[in-house]
Amino acid sequence: MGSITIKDVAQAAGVSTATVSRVLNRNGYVSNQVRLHVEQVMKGLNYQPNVLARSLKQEKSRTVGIVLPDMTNPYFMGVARIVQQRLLEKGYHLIYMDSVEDPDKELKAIQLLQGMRIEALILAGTGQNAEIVKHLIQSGTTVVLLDRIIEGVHTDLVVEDNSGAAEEAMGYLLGKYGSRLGVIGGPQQISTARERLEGAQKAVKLAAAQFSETNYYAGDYSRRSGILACNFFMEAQEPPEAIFSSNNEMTYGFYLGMKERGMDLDSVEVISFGELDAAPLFSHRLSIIYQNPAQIGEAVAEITLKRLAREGTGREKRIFTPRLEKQFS
Amino acid sequence: MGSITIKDVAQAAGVSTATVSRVLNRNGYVSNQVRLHVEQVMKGLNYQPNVLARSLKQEKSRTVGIVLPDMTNPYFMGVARIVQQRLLEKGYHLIYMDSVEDPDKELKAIQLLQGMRIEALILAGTGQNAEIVKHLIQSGTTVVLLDRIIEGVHTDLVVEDNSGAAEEAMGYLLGKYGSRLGVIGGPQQISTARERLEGAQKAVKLAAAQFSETNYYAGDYSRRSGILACNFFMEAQEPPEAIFSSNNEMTYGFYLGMKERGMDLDSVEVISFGELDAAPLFSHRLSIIYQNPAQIGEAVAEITLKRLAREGTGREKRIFTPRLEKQFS
DNA sequence: CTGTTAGCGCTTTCAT
DNA sequence: ATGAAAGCGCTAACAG
Repeated sequence: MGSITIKDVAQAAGVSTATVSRVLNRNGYVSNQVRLHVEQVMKGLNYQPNVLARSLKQEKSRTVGIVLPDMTNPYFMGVARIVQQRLLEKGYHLIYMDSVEDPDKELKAIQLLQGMRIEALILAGTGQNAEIVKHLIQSGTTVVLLDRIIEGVHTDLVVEDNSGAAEEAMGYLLGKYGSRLGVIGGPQQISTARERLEGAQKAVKLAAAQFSETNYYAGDYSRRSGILACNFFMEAQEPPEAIFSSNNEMTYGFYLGMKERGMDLDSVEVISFGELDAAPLFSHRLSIIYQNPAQIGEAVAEITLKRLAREGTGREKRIFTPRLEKQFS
Repeated sequence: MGSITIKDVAQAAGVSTATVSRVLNRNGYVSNQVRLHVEQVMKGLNYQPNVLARSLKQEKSRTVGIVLPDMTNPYFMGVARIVQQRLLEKGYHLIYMDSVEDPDKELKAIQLLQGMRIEALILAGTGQNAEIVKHLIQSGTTVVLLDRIIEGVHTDLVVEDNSGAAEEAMGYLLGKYGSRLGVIGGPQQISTARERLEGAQKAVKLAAAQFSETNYYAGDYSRRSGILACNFFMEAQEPPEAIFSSNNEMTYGFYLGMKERGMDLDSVEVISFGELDAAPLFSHRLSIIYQNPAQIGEAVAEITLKRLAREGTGREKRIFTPRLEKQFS
């Protein structure tokens, strides 16, 4: 790599590397004349400071890592996009890693980031890697948990009121359909899935409804499991008239399932936790619990930057309330 | 950052840093006994080598940058996800940047990556930053252009036969509807938009159809412009009976527009260049030109790794053929 | 105001 | 087979 260095600039400008460094970082004293000249030279040589060397020297990388379970999910990318913007404004870089919901890959990703000496980790985790995360925190790295809690890890948090929103949605459905409805749950290692199920159960209890195994399908947040859920419910003695789905991918899968079975997409009322991009186009009976990724991204960025600036004062827990928008009443 | 270093390991193991480095990189000679012991100590201390220092020393970062115009677009993320996997397998990190289709942000992103001393750049560009890209190539950085060509930049390429697929689609529509159709074009700075329009025009010429300004709407690849296109066409004297849309976002916008106007979504036949996730669910008259992001990602990764391994032999140009799948005939 | 110098963590000759 | 030492590009005392 014939990259051009601070030395080249110094030589070309006829000054010392220290001076170049000073104009680069606009600290220390340097005469206006020299500054201008050096800046000229830097432009001319198309000089880009080597951030590796700088980070090494300063013992801070000005880099933040974010590990997401699914980078093709617009919800997570919506969050990440805002975070990146905000961090960039403050001179931090954001490194994305995709765990694909796989704890092993997640561990690898975190270790990688650790090696890159990230100053902060933003994690929407699988819930299975508490150990290394605790290690990270202990070693002084800022950790912000996003969307999902990890058992035993105590740190800053930006989450949603999953239970509350689920309860509201289920309450509504129960009032309308009694026990003639189905719930599609997510993987119980993931905190959001647990909480959404809890909320649903609370509503059931409150309504004193009769619920059995036939009312529940244990999915895994994947599209495929949404299709399977559809088959499960539709092949039952008395198929449900309404569905509560714990996440957007499963909702989509459920509709695909209906399509495959040749059903009218409006034959079942559905409430989905999490947005489906095209929702308004294909069903009049699909309601959405909106999560507002942009708002969450702002909160994550704000907390992360605050911590990085050492303005921390105890751990922070930010809980957002998703908004159920009923499509049908 | 109280990070633990090679020195700590050396001390704890009672050997020199050189020895630790040797076991780390499994090169040079080191007795099995010592190796095992050192490995023990590393585990015990939870040592993670500082990649910054390593990169600095070796003058290679083992890092690849990718700049995408829209990270919430599943097409690009589908490509990126594969690329990341393949690179990771070979020990390279992938740094994502989002230009949000903004040339200025794109420039900033590229400069940032340059500062990080990336060894390769994968770029789906706005088409406006030829200068810096040429600079990068000259300085020895591998550059692979993805999806979009940049005028004046000669390097490896992974693209699609935009013109051909557009021509096929338009040929089909023209045969069915003659001039009673509308074309939604993209921003003409972007090569894919130009090529798709070219293909469409070729088909028009071939069919000797009468086309005027009322048959064309100049969009910008955004959802919003799809809505505007819908308004434009539907308020015309004789609204078109079919639409060719140059990208997925605009297609989606067009449907949103129809919805807003209270139209039946099946009242117009549509062909969309690029996949709409939920397409099968909401229309029987929407056909898709599929782009196969996974396949493209594999190609990008393969070429990038080949170049990185200096197995290059002239520039490579890989053209994929998108597949038009007709929904209706 | 500017230059000299030490050293960040690591790899890599060169000795031994 | 192992250690000592130089140096990657940069910043930050410390001198002057």
